[in-house]
Amino acid sequence: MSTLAQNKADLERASTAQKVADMLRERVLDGELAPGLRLSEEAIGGALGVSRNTLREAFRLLTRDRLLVHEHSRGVFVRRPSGADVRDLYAARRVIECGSLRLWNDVTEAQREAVRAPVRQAVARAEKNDWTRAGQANIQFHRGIVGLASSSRLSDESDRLFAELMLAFRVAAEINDFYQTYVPWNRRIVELLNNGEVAQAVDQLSEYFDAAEQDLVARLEAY
Amino acid sequence: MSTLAQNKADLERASTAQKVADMLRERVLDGELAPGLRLSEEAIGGALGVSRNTLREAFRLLTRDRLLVHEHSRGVFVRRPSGADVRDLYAARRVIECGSLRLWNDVTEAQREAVRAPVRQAVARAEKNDWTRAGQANIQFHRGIVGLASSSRLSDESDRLFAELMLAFRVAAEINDFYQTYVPWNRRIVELLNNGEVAQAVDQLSEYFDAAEQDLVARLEAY
DNA sequence: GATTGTGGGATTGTTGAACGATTCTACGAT
DNA sequence: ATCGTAGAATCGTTCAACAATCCCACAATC
Repeated sequence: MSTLAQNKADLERASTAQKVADMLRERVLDGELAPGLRLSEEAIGGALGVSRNTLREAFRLLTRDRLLVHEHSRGVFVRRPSGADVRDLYAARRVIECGSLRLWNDVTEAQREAVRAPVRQAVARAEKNDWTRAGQANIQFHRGIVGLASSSRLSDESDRLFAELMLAFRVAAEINDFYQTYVPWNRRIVELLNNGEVAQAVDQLSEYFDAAEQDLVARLEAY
Repeated sequence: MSTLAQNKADLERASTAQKVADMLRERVLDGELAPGLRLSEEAIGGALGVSRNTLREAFRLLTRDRLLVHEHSRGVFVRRPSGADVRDLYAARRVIECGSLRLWNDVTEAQREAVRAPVRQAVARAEKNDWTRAGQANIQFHRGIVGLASSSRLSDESDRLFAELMLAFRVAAEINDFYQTYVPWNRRIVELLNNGEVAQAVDQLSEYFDAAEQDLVARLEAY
């Protein structure tokens, strides 16, 4: 059964535009294509061996995810989040994640475990100074929180918010010490949840957002 | 000053693909293009006098807004929300709108008025049996609620959710008596807010969502 | 009779070239 | 130093073509 689902996923993996978009998404997220960079249709299309029209379709897909911005007759650029963007981003996360977390007592055990497990991982990885993977686990933690709401639309939008935030980290440089500060925070949130103190966990999460937003905005606006 | 902003908006109104997308969006939302309908590239492109490539770009834009669904090598179709979609939709709205409403005491007076005013309008229009426009005011009420969060990303995503919900109404037929039921509900929510009983207003809103979801899902799954 | 091939026809996916429109750049005029 | 302008580069859009894929009807098989 599970193999069937696997095959289906493979089959649907068609569309050159989609594949090109996936490739570019990776390059953008790991910083190979820096924020602010202009993506020339001719240059990239030539390098990847796809036609301009197909490439433009790929650009549209990434524009939808807010990784690229399109300026008319000027081309597409890798998004470069501003301080205002970050504030907007955290305002959205505050509502979505705090609201989702409040549902803690109404969801399945599997959903709750999807919040706890990433924190255990993050702690373990942090102890090994593996900050890159600790950061990934941190994102899984927040994905787990949004998952409590049981809405794929909300989860998808959150993924876009996370990706955009990654870009902001990139601009602000130093991703590592960023996560370093907040891993223990997440741990405390899970502890509160396990003790049934949901409201307090929500407060903690909210404070986490306050601190993270302030920190990131400050770095961004310092140029 | 305001004319400058106006001019800028006009200037940015370029891109044929964008204009085509806007035109199609209208047709979809007012039901002229019924949910489930397949949109032939050749037929529509010919009728609108744009090339296939440009039309495909417009399709991508509407796919992003979830008004159309794209099936590989099969074409694009007007989205036809299922019962599961509606549940997903309301799960997202519950989190977003209840979370936003909780911010009532922390926002500007202008933001609060953007919640109150549409309800007054809806009541007035309902008294004149103008259900179409009462429904529009109802949407403004919910847009106002999301606006309390001060996040354009959240507001944009909510607009997409609203548009998708309009399609669901279309499938379930009968939009009018739908709004008819819930106008008084909104009025009560605003009353509670004005009395400073924010928590109770949030509860009311949540119950509204329960009822609306149940009603809509029932109609959809009855085919 | 229901299921399983097997065509042909229609539609989408992708490419390549072309040309007007817009933006950018660099040079020169005031 | 500011402004204006010509030319180059790039984008926006169209068109035509062909391969890949899907759909439908018809025949073959059990």
